[in-house]
Amino acid sequence: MLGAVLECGRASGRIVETEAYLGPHDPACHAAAGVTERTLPLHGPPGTAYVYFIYGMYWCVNCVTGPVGYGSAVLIRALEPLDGLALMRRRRGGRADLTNGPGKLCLALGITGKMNGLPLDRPPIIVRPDDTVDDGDVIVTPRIGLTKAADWPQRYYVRGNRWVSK
DNA sequence: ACGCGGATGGCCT
DNA sequence: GGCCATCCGCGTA
Repeated sequence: MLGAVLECGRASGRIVETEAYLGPHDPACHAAAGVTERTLPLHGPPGTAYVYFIYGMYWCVNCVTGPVGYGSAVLIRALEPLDGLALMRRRRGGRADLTNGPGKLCLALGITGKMNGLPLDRPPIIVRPDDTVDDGDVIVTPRIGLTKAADWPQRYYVRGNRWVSK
């Protein structure tokens, strides 16, 4: 998933940091608690979006990676912002750090629990507009999905706290 | 750059 | 009742 582009509506970013949650045997994985109403999307087919609410104020988005009923997923931890910079900046309250954290990137892309269960393995996915769309935003068909481009740089380097392609 | 505490609410035992 | 796959502001270096 590293290098894939996560897009939601007009905002998108390249995935540069992930975290794996292996399954029911992994105590840090939500699947360890068994199948509950909250973790239902986690046990869906691979490619399912599992979005959960944390610390009373933030959303985090995962991509299910295991077979149906298993409960294994990858948390999206950080993106390199690509499209919709102004929109993301507005959603981030004018701050410059847009997507360098799992909660921040969901804020910037407008991802909430309503996206639960949506396919993440093929774009675009059409959903109904919801309250995460800001006033004045020209968004007709909010969508969420992973895309793959042919012209991505093959290698990335960490220079300071930035990702660069050369 | 790093560490601390507060905000905040749902989930599971 | 206690735990969290977090973020932010403010403090100290």
